[in-house]
Amino acid sequence: MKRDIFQAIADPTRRSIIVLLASQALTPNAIAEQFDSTRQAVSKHIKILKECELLDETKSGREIHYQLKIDKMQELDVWLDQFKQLWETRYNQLDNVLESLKKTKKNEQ
Amino acid sequence: MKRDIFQAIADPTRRSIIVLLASQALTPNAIAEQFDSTRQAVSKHIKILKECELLDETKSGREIHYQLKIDKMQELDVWLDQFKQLWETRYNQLDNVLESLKKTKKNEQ
DNA sequence: ATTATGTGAAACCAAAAAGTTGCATATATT
DNA sequence: AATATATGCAACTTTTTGGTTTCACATAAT
Repeated sequence: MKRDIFQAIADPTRRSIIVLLASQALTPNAIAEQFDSTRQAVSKHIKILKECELLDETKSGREIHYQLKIDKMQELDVWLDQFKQLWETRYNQLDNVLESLKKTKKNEQ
Repeated sequence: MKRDIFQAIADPTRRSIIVLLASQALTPNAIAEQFDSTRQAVSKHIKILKECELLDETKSGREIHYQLKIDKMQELDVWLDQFKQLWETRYNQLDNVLESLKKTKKNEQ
């Protein structure tokens, strides 16, 4: 039952909803219209996204507008950081190799 | 059956394996030792990670050493980029607000 | 040659997830 | 007041997932 952002983005429909709500606030009905699945299926996805604290909600009358809490997406970025360091050093090493090659070539001239 | 990197990182054990293999190449047995679950359970996780093309493998005798394809993790980063832009503009807007406040304060002096 | 070790795969099971149907509630509209 | 609309929730079904057990196949050690 304990859900986190990694679970939230595991489902492709939820990823689409996330992207959709990143730039605009939409009602469940408006969201559901974008997909083939039923309103209730989408409603469940919304519930999950809410559990992960990924959504802001604004009520107005009987309508509810949901929008993505963009900040929450940074959690993913934080996790990714540990790899970023590694792939950057890799590219730096590649750079070094290229540099060496250049110099070697220069010396050959 | 079609798995992607989002599914790969959905499971906490797999995330641990990913982190583990980011900095070193390990055999399935060595990986399994790090967890409470059986070797076979870990083996299944490795299989999934392989399906997602997240692992490099090196055979030597009857041992296989797996290591993370760090580059593959960049796919996640690419997906995150679309949000990064949004949260950065948010912070810029916040910056602007702070700037305005400063100026207002200055004018009041 | 026999035994031990490292690995993968198939069969099975339990739990979780995703989806559907039907219902309940609240707010509009007429 | 009666009806329509927007939403959420609970019950149920099907599919997927994570795990275990068992087996098979290599390669290494004795």
